[in-house]
Amino acid sequence: MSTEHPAEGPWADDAPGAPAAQVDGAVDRPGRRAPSAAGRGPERLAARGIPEATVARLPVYLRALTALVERGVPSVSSEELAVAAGVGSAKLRKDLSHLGSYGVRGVGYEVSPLVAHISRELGLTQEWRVVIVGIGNLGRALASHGGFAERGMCVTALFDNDPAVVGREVAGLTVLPMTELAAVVRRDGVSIGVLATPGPGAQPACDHLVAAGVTGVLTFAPAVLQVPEGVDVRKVDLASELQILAFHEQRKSAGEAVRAASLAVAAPAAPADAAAVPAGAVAAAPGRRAARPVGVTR
Amino acid sequence: MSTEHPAEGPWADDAPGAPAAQVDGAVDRPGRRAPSAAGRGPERLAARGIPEATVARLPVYLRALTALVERGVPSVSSEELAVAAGVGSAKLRKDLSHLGSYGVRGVGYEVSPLVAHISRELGLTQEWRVVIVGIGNLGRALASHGGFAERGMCVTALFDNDPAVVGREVAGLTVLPMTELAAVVRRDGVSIGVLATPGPGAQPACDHLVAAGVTGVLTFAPAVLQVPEGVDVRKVDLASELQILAFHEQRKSAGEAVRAASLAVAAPAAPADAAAVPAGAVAAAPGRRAARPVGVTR
DNA sequence: TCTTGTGAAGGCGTTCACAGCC
DNA sequence: GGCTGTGAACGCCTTCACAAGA
Repeated sequence: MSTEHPAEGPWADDAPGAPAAQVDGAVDRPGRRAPSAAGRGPERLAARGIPEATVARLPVYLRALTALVERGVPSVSSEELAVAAGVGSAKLRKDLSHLGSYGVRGVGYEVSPLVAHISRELGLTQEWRVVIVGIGNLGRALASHGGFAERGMCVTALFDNDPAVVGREVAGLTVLPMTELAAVVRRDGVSIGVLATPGPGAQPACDHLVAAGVTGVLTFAPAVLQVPEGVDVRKVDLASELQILAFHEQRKSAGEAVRAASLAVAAPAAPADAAAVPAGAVAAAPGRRAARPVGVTR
Repeated sequence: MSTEHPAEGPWADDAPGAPAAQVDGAVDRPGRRAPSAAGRGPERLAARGIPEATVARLPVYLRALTALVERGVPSVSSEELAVAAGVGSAKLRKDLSHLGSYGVRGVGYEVSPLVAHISRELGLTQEWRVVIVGIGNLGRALASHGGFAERGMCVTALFDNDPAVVGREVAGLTVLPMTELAAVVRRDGVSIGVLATPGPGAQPACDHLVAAGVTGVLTFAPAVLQVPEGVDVRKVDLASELQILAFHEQRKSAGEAVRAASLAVAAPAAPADAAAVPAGAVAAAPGRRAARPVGVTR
């Protein structure tokens, strides 16, 4: 039971005032880029307006570039970098073009300057301090996760409302009670919080974060969060990811079934005992054991 | 054939050599829905062709509906369900329309039938068995994660290539060596695998999964995976998520800075000691906490 | 000659608004 | 009267293809 925090218990302490605002849905397009404030103030080059889709890929480019730096590669063509990042070269060029021109026609992009530029664009010239709320299995794993630090994110403090967890040491940090949240956020200048609480505790915990001053939230809780305008929420729902994969697996199986059926018609009498045959006949057999689409070929 | 993975050392061996197959990019649109096979075979109702964006939201709708079932609600309007799921009602209706008509004009949707239908569509009429490869912090957390089971996903086995980890018990399962992977996948009819290895070990581990027959992969490794056609890959990159939030935070700060500057001009000398102000005044306090914004300024 | 940067075209997804049906 | 289902408009993103430029 260690897992579940006392469902409601303390997590409920929340509601510091206003019953928050509208649903955000920031995940899909957190960028309600200033609707018309596009050409506001004394903007400089590249009009401040990088498409959200591009922003979401910058971290990927940055990682690929970092790898190149380590290998000592001085420059890359859009084609090479695109492959390294797993995207098409046209898309990559278009993305980079939104950051301004950092490439040289006929040559490619110089790695170092590009790394610096993307880092700056992402705001990684500074280390971002992050707090994690909800120190259950996932929270602990995130706290211990190496890989944040090397990418500019520093986990500063851990919080939980379960007295049994508070005080314990995780990844070198002592788990603090939620009552300390605001103080820590203020002291360390934290603006990003990670929610790893069970679903029911997410909203209260989120309200707590927001009240403390956090304006960027990454949540793993399977719950819809209501946050005031100005707060970005990105959601990662592990079970949903698997269900989406299941949908596609099911499809493949169905396709197999159809194909199998066709074959059966073409060459009947073949007892579907699927011996060595691609056990994938899956769908053929009423749901039996899921999907084993063979297809993987090559 | 790709089949053979050199007996990698622990997860390290990486193998920067062979430029395997093509990049997938499945994450963005795993649905290369049969390009033109749209109206192929003897399709039934709703032409088999649910938009990927819709598929990605079905799990969310399902969760919201499940909650309604538990509350004993018999039916909902698109507006109510939309709010519960955190989307717009028009979008919800359009999404559901892709599944066929399960609503009653003038009334709304009956919860139970809708739950059943979405479940069927997602392939959740069966339990999907999943294996996790890479039992480090994250792998353990995922293995122990309650919440998969209740949403149709059953973690069947855990694998790792580190002798120090193999044999240990996690979440009631004994961690197995990679050599057992193929056998388990076949025996249990596993078609979905979760990759929680460090970045460098991801590709070999992925190849291993694919060779064993897995055709759906959810990876947490910050690496581009090459998989053969027919294999879906969904990627969750934790650090990237935080970096994307950082980008937006930086923006807000920049905006603040600009505004602050304006104010400074308008009413200088005002020490921004943001006293008792509603802790939530977040956006109000110029720079202060929020991640040392100012400096970064473009 | 080779690769970037980009206008233009094409797709996909969202949103609107209302016809259709309860 | 009320709400769903959907055609049509709209906008974002991707892809194409080529002019610009080292």
